[in-house]
Formats: sequence, structure tokens, C-alpha cells
Amino acid sequence: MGISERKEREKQEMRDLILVESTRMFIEEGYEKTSIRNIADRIEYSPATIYLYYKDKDAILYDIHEQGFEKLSEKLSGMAKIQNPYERLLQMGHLYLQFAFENPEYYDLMFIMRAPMKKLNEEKEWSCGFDNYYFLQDVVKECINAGYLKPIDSELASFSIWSFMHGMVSLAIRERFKMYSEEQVKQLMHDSVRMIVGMMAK
Amino acid sequence: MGISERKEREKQEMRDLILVESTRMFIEEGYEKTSIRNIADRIEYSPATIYLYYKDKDAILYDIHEQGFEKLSEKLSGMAKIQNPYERLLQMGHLYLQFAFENPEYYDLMFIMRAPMKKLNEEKEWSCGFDNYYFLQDVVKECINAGYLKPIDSELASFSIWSFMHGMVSLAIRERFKMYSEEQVKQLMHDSVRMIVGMMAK
DNA sequence: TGACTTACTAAACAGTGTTCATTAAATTTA
DNA sequence: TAAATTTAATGAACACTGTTTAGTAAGTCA
Repeated sequence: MGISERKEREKQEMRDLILVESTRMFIEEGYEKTSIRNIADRIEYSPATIYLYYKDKDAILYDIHEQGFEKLSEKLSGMAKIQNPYERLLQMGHLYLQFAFENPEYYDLMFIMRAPMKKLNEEKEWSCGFDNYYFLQDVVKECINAGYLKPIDSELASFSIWSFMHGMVSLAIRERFKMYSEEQVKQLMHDSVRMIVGMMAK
Repeated sequence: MGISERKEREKQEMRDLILVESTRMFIEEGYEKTSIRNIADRIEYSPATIYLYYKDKDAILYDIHEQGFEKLSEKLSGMAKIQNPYERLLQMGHLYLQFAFENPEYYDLMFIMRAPMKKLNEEKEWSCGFDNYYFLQDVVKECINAGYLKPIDSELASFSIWSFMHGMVSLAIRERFKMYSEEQVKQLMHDSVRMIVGMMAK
């Protein structure tokens, strides 16, 4: 029976088509213009068809948000080769900022918007978020064990570092740094990473 | 001419009525249920009437967001009596967290949501935001001058502290701390403030 | 070929922010 | 006081939104 397999394949292709075009619209045209009807127009199907492949709009946003985490992981992978864990931690900070500036819409979806989180309140846990957080914790632990950072609680340190990084990025993305120019904000952010991590260093 | 003054007064009263009831709905019923039509129902006027007193929905949200800053200022005023600037800075941090936990909807509007910022892209500057930031800067400067904090750049330090505080709060409000219970998050936050400010101390 | 299943959609529902012509009331002018 | 004018308020519409459902057309199977 090759037919049912072809159908399965076609169903997956349709889901992909919706996801790819939704993502493109979300990134290129912004959240405002990404409505179910606009997506339907783009893929040349009726709005109702989308609901045969995705439960609701939040489910699409959840999948896009997951893709964002894949992109972030790619970005951070360029950091694994650094031997010194303290240098790795610093680089991780700078790459996080770079990711946020290069993909503000993804970042918004991943860490600020409410919509994608609604999906997992009922079903699954937020594994893509957990993975990155535990990854940070491991680097911090390594830094402490190797004596690069003060002997602080690694969980508390990771919590603080992530909060701090996210604070800078989200204030920038949601336009709360109006007292500074964009250039100033970028400069302050990178200086800030050096200062905060520097203060944790022995 | 008492008539034009009475009219002026009535106009202001109507604006107040809209603002008070919008705020009540926003805080009690949440953002979802605060639509122009719902507000109109509540004040027993037609939706179109609201547009005679507010340019658009964002203008209402801007005024509510300003009220939030007043509430925050009140909260922080309970900190002025502390003589020691380092203790004052620490207390400021804890009060900021307390404000956010007691008024998450206000906090969201003040520092996360895009809507209220749209209004001031054309007209004025974000003075209520500026005031609080400069206030923090002053406390930090005082701490440095009095020798409680390391001789770091006060602007960079304030930038970092605010970012860090906001990061914790906004990750909590937008439900990104799913790896912790609510109690754990609160504990981590307050511990975190002590640790970060502690590391800036001499 | 006829029965059944699947894929798709037009149309509707209930909601949103916003605008505008019209009405009714208050105020000013003659 | 009566007429003219200004002001305040609204019903109804516009152009959207996410979502559901009944109905159609095409593909698959017996």
C-alpha cells in the first residue's frame, strides 16, 4: 500500500508548507500581518484548510518558536570549540546578544510573547527552553569547578545570568531604552556582559 | 462665563471615568477582556463616544501605563528614609520585585507591552520611564561615591541592574520559568538581587 | 460503476478597533 | 421667546480577526 504512505507524506508536506510560509511572513512582514487569512492567501488555500493541519494559530506560533530555538542552538554551536570555559561563557553571552539582534522576531516569540506558551500549558513541557537553560548551567558549573568563577551556587548564577541577558534584550526589543541610541544600547549591552561576568570571576 | 468651565470640567470627568473603568477592567479582568466595546458597556456609553475623549485604544493604555509608574513611585518612596545608600539600593531592588508581583498587569503594560509605546513614537518622550531610570542612577552614583560599590561606571552599572531586574520579572510574568515553581522563582529572585548587588559591592 | 472516504472551501459566527452620518440636546444669537 | 448654531452622543457600517460547520468535489476502494 503505497497510497497511504503518499498521503501521509503529502500531509506532512502541507504542514511544512504552512509552517514555512507562516515563518516567512512572521519574520519578513511582522506579527501584525501574519493572520490566518494572510497565510491562507500566501499558500493559495482557504483559511479553513489551515485548521486541518494545525489546531489553532497558537500551534503554528509554537512550531515557529521551536524553529527559533534551533536557530539559537546553531548560533551557540559556534562556541563549543572554545576550550577555556570562562571564555566560552563570555562568548555565549555575546552570541546570545547577536542572535537577538539578528532575529528580534524569533526572540520575541521565544521569550516574550504569550501565544506560543499557551499550547504547552495543557500538553507538554517547554523542553526547548529547558535545554538551553541547562546548557548554560553546565557551562557555569564548569567555570566554577575550574576555578574561573567564584564558588557561588551555579543554579543561582545561571538564573541571574539568563535573567540579566534577557532583560537587556527584551528592554531593547520592546523599545524601553529610549534614553539611548541603538548604537549606545549595543555598546552598553556588550560592555555589560563583560562587567557582570567579570564580577563573577575570581 | 461659567458654562465653558463647567463643560471643561465635565469633559475631564468623562475622561477620568473612561480611564478609571478601563484601568479597573485591565487589572481585574485582564487585557483580553478590555475591549473598547466592553469599556463602553461598563460606562454605559456607546463605543464611539470613547473616541471623543481618547484618540485610540493605545492612548488609553498609555494613560494606564502612566498610572502604573505613579504606583511604582509610591512603592519606591517607602525607601527614601533609609540613610545608607547601599541598603537603599538593595531595598529598591526588593521593592521593585514586590511591585511586579503585586501588579503584574501594570508591570506588563509599563515594561513589556508594545501598545502604550506607540503613542509616544510621534509625540513626546517616555518621561515616566526616564524618571525612574535616572532615580536608579542617582542611588548607584551615591553608592559608588560613598565607597559602598566598586568604582565602576555608574551608567553601565545602572543599565545592568535595571536589565537584570527586568529580566527576572519579565521571564516570570511571561511564564518562561516553567522549570521552577512560583515559590522557587520568588526565592531565586530575591537571592539573586542580593548576589548581584553584593558582587558590585567593595 | 457505485459506495465510501478524504480534502477542501464558502459562508457564517462572534468578536475586534475605528469612522461617519445622523440625531438630539444645550447654548448662543437675533 | 424663537431661530440658528454648536456640541455631545450614537447606530450602523467598514474592514479586519480567529474559528466552526455544512456542503461539495475529487480520489480511492470494492
